[in-house]
Amino acid sequence: MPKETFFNLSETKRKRILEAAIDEFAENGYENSRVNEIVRRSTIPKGSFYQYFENKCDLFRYVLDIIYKKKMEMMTDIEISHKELSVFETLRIMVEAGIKMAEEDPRLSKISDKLVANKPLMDEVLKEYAPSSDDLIKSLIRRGKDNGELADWVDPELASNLITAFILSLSEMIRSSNNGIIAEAAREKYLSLINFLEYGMKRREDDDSGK
Amino acid sequence: MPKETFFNLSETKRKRILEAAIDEFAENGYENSRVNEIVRRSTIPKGSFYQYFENKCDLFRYVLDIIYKKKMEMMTDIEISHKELSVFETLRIMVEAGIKMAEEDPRLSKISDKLVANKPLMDEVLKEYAPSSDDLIKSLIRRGKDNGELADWVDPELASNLITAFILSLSEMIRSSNNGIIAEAAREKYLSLINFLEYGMKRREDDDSGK
DNA sequence: AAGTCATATGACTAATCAGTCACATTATAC
DNA sequence: GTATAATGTGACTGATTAGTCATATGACTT
Repeated sequence: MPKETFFNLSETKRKRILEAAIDEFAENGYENSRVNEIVRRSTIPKGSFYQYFENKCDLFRYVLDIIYKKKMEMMTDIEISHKELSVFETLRIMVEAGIKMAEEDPRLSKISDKLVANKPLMDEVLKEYAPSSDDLIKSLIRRGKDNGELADWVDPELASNLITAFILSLSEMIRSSNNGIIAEAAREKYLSLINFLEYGMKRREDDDSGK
Repeated sequence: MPKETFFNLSETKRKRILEAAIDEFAENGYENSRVNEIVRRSTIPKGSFYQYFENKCDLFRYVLDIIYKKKMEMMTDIEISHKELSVFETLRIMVEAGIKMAEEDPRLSKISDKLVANKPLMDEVLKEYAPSSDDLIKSLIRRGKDNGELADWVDPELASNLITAFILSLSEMIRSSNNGIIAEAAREKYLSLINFLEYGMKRREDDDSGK
C-alpha cells in the first residue's frame, strides 16, 4: 500500500501519477517497467516517488488492487458467487465483464493479461488474493465437476489453463481492434467459444464422451 | 550464425558452451538470460564468447535452430506435410513429437515454450522461419477450413491461439512431472483434448453447429 | 521572527548488464 | 628461430536500473 503522503496529494497529482504508472505497466509489464519512466511521465522527482511508495512493487500492487476492484464492481450486479448459476453461465458473465473492462480501459486489461501470462509473478500475487492455490476459474471448474455439471474426463488444471488461455487470446484480439465494430465481432466469438466449450465439456446423460 | 571460430572448437568445448546456454535460456528465457552466466557456467572467458558469437542473439538463434531441427527430425518419419492427413491427425503427430521432445530434453521444450509465450520476440523469430505471418498451426487451420474439414464458424486466428495455448499448458504439465507415469497421464490428456477439439470444430453434415 | 515539521528534490550509489579492446598466448609458416 | 596470423583473456566502458540521502522549501505554530 502507498504511504500516507501519497493519499495526502491533490487528486490531480495522484491521478497523474497513476495514469503514468498504468501506461508504463500496460506497455511493459511489471518487470520491464521503469520507475524512472513513471517519474518522467508524471513529472514528479524521483525522490518524491519514494516518499509516496515503498518501492516499485508497492505501486504495482496498488494498481492491481484498483483493477481487481473495478472488475469485481462490474460483476456485482450479476452476483457471480451465487450458487444457482451454472459453470458456463458464470463464465459468460466473467467474459462479459472482461470485455467491458477491455473496452473501458484497454490498459487495465492489458496489465492483468500480462500478469496472468507471467506464471511466477502470478503465483506470487495469487498468494495474496486467493487463500488456496486455486484461481477463480480453477475453483469454478472444480465446483462444476463436484455437482456433476461437467464430464468426468475434464481435468480441472487443464481445463482452467485452457479457458484462461482462450480468454487471454480473445482479450488481446479485442484490444488490438481499437475499432468498436470489430470488438462486437470479438464478443460474438467469445460467446460462441463458450458454447463450444460447454458443448464439449458438459456431462451427458449417456456419459462416455471425450474419452 | 556463430562465427567460424566456434565451429573450430573441440567438440567437448562446443558442447559445454551449448549446454550452458541451453540451461540459461531454459531457466530465464531470452531476455533475462545473461551472457555473464553462460560464460561462467561454461568456464570460458567473456572475450572468447564474443570471438565465437556475434552477440547474445546470435547464440540464441543458433540454439533455436538446433531445437527446430530436432523437432523436424522427430516428425519426418510421419511426413507431416503430407496432404492426405487430416488437420487433427496432423495435430496429433505434432503433439506426439512435442511430448517426445519434452521427455528427451525438457530444457529444449521449455525454451520454445518461453519463446512462443513471448509474442513480440516470437513474431521477430517467425519472420525468419515462416515467410507469411502465419505459424505452423494457423496455416494448418486455414487448410482445414479451405478443404471443408473444419466448421465455418472456426476463426483461424482464434483457433490457432487456442490450440497453441493448450499445447503450451500441457507441455508445462509434462515438464512439471519429472515422473514418467504422470507424463503418460499427460499424453492421454493431450489426446483426449484433441478429440475434444475435433469433436467441437469439425464440420458436420447438417452444418450449423457452434454458432 | 524563530522554530518545527512534513514534504520536495535531483545528484548520487551500487548493482547489473551487453559488448569492447589492448595485450597475452599459442599455432603455423618459412 | 623468427615472423605472422589466429585465438585467448579479463579488465574495462557505457548504459540502465532501483533505490538513497543530504539538503532545500514551504507551511504552520508560538
